[in-house]
Amino acid sequence: MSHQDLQLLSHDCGSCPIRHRAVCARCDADELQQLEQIKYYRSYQAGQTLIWSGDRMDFVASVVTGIATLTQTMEDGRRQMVGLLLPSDFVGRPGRQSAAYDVTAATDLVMCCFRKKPFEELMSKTPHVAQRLLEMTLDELDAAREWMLLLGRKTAREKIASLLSIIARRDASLKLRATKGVVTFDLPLTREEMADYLGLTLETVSRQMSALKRDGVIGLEGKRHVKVADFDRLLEETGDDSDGGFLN
Amino acid sequence: MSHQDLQLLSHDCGSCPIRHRAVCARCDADELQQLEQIKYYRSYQAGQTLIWSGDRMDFVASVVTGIATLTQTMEDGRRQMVGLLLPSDFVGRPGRQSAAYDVTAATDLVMCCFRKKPFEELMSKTPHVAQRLLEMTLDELDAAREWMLLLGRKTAREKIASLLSIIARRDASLKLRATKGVVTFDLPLTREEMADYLGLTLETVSRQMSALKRDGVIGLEGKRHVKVADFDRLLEETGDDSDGGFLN
DNA sequence: CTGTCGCATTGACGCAGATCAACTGGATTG
DNA sequence: CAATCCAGTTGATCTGCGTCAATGCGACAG
Repeated sequence: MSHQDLQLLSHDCGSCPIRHRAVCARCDADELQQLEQIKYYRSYQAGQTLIWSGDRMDFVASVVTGIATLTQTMEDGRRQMVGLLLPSDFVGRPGRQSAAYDVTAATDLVMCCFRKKPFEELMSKTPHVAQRLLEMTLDELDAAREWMLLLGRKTAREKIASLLSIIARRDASLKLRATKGVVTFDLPLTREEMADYLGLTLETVSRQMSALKRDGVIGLEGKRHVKVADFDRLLEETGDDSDGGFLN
Repeated sequence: MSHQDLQLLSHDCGSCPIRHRAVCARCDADELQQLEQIKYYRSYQAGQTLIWSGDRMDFVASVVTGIATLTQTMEDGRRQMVGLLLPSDFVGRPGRQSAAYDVTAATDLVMCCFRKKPFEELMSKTPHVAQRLLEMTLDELDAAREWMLLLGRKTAREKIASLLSIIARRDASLKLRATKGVVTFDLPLTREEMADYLGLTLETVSRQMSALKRDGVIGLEGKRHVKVADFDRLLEETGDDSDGGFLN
């Protein structure tokens, strides 16, 4: 997962704007041409597991539309989400044989895949792709470390508020600027998936959602549609430093 | 943090073997020559904070000897360790202006630093360095995700056992092979640092250490010296899949 | 309209780990 | 050889979240 401005997504440079931004924002025409030749699209249904941990991987890919999750499972069934992939995010690891995590479609999903072997060859010939990938991986590492703070030290309420603000930010960042802190969005995750993200049980997630609603921090219409009347108020509940420079 | 075989450390290729492995295991003579010109060493005392979150960073670096930690702190003082840097690990992020975390010396520490500007130039000219860095960053991301499972889903006892096995692996992996599962090592962290690593309090760490000792899983001589008579037994306590292919 | 299926909510209760506090033991200092 | 300090240990108590179980509610089928 990366903290990148969604506005960039509108920068269309071909039939698959997202893919280009993801792997070769700085690529020249020749490099784009080569990528064009090794790509193909795949689509999946919500709930489907595309890749099992340990699977041999012969491609890398980038999310075009929809949301996917990375999860790890212990022998006794305890599960922890370790990645949330939104459009433009990258999946797969050049130089690795097999997948390290289960990848599951949380919503209907379209991926743009690249055959791994030629992709790796392209990478070793041009510094652009490797550099872009490094940048994206560093973004993911930052997100993972923020996530570790959440898992290790935040209360259930703070965890929920943090997750809501993360989703609001990525899902509705444009709207957010335009509306001075009023945002509405649909949760792309079930309560159970939220629990796996946050290291909680689904019951605790449900209770804290109700509590935030009761306290007027969020509004709920149906189970999934969330309305945040005052985004700053939500941020106060996350336990993070005030607004982290997002709105300023 | 990376899961790399410590044996490689003994591969000496110059005055600073670790540095070479860290950033340019595949570099040619010319590239090495350039690295040589932009490097300098710095040493720090145990307990010293080398870098504060938000500091402007004009170098990247690699740990030569000693141990450093990356930590995040919330306004009210809650702290979470998000990185543990052992010899050969890399610090700093090409392309970023400022540090995202506090970096603190857990033991006396020697770092090999590279001035950032010329390092970035070298990176953009040669694919080797960027690729090597990508590989290391992917290793760190894997470690971070393993760590997330630990923080989100493991019990206190499993957390302690996991940390001990991680340290034993990196600190004593050579000995481990030679001695069929019997290892002794010194903890490089205080109980409080262990707690910050594991998302626990120092009291809980202490209690669980005592419990593992009482149950014969580990032996303790003094506060810091740990003896593991049966490494497989320790691994069973971690909650992970049996041995994760380490000894096989 | 009624049954049922999958998510979500809510309540009652228990426990792992946090909190608060007293104590130990080794190292350092005057 | 006290006096102090600091890391660690251990005990008593509290509490936030997990566990187990019942109930609600919209969607969809017959």
